[in-house]
Amino acid sequence: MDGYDKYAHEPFAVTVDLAVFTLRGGALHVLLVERGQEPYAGRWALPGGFVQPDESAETAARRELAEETGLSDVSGLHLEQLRTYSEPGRDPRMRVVSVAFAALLPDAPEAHGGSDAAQARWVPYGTAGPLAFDHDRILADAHDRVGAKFEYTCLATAFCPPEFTLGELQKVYETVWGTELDRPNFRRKVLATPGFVEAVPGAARLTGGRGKPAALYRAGAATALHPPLLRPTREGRPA
Amino acid sequence: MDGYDKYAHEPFAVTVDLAVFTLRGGALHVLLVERGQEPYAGRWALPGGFVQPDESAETAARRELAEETGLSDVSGLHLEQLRTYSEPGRDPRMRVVSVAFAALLPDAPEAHGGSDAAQARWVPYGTAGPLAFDHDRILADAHDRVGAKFEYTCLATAFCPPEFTLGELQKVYETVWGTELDRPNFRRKVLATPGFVEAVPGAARLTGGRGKPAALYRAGAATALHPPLLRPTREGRPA
DNA sequence: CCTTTTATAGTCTTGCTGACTATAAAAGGG
DNA sequence: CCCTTTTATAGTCAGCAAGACTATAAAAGG
Repeated sequence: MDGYDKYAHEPFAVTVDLAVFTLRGGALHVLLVERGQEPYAGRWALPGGFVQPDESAETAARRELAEETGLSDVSGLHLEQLRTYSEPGRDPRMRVVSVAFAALLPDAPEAHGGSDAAQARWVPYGTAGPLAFDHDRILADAHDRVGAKFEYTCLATAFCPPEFTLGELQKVYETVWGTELDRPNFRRKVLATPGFVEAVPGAARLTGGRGKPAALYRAGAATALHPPLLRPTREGRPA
Repeated sequence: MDGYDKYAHEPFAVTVDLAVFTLRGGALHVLLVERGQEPYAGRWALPGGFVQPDESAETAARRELAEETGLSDVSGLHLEQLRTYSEPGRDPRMRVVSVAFAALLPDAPEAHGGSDAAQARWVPYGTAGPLAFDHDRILADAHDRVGAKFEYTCLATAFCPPEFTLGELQKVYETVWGTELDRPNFRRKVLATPGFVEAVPGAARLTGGRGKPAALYRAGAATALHPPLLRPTREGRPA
């Protein structure tokens, strides 16, 4: 990083783009905004915005997350830097380098009283047509990353409310991975991992469900999973 | 990414920083440059430079990699985006957002006929004092990432010459992880993973070594490891 | 020739996993 | 009120992979 004088620094704009996931009604949803102006007017896009001079990309991402979701407190939400997209032509207007983030919400309110002009809405994952810019790619990368992190981290609890049943946690895995899991084995595995979940002292939920009431659990202190909880049907080598 | 007019885009400089690793004499080395000017004059720093207007961060990183290593062909080398560092104060002169990359070289020549003013040199990992800027953090992140990817990818062969013995491959793992591995088990595991390595048709190296000549292998077609090759002594949960 | 060194083959036990069966405790419908 | 359905939870069993370990082969060095 010597030689600052040799190259004049070009006018780069730095933005953040957010892939915000949540589970609504047993289906994976993504937060999207509808573009009102060219380019890509009328197309869906990931929420995002410019990084301000006094903030880091992480700070900007969390600020945008609060603005777009309308949530007052986003400090506890999982927010993770994905990677940076910097292809020269990715925005036709100007040179924009975008730092992409993935965020996970337990369950999301529909309202979005964002100060931003664009209204953000929850859209079932995979149903929104081609997104604006390179956001299809960013969204796919985000989904891949989240799915992969489910295997070796406790990230799945970020989709759950503070107290949840093992059936709900399993549904989270099944929804994100798009596979079905064996219930007894899932249960055994989760409970065998220390710090993944911990039982809520004295409670069992009954009212809602149709079957036997399930015990309630909270997210534990662990953050990594050892050994990992691998996806099924991953035979051979995905070259 | 609406609202381009609302915020004037601030003068961000976008750079790439490279954590380039190689193995020299059984020890992990990093490519570093010594800074000649303030700030951090006389300190070691990661090689890097500005992203040009017509190139992506990946292109800039590969260009810098060629310049700093002096290698004529860097197209086959492993180069991977790590993450982006954007803290407002990370460069005291101006607002610099840096996209960090990690690169792996089989074995590196000492010469660095870089057109760059700064001479890059191979330094044993961990021996260079505090680096300039936030490069200590970047380097540590890069090392963590490489070590983690060794568990579930075939990345380790990127440190090896085109043909290598299983003993050499094991040494790569041991050097990067800083642990010792059981030789028969390592061998069994590697050979049991289809596509990880493939035997060179008719050859066994004899001249150099002291013991029984080892069979030669090439990197296979696989890129992922199923199941993963986990580091030993990772008991409990690294909370 | 014998020791050292490295490569390679094989054994054995332990533990996790996937597949499966069984029981418990609720709701719903006749 | 019984019986079916649904969901939760417990338990079983075979197979496989990993860690620890032993054994043999083939070179170099004295």
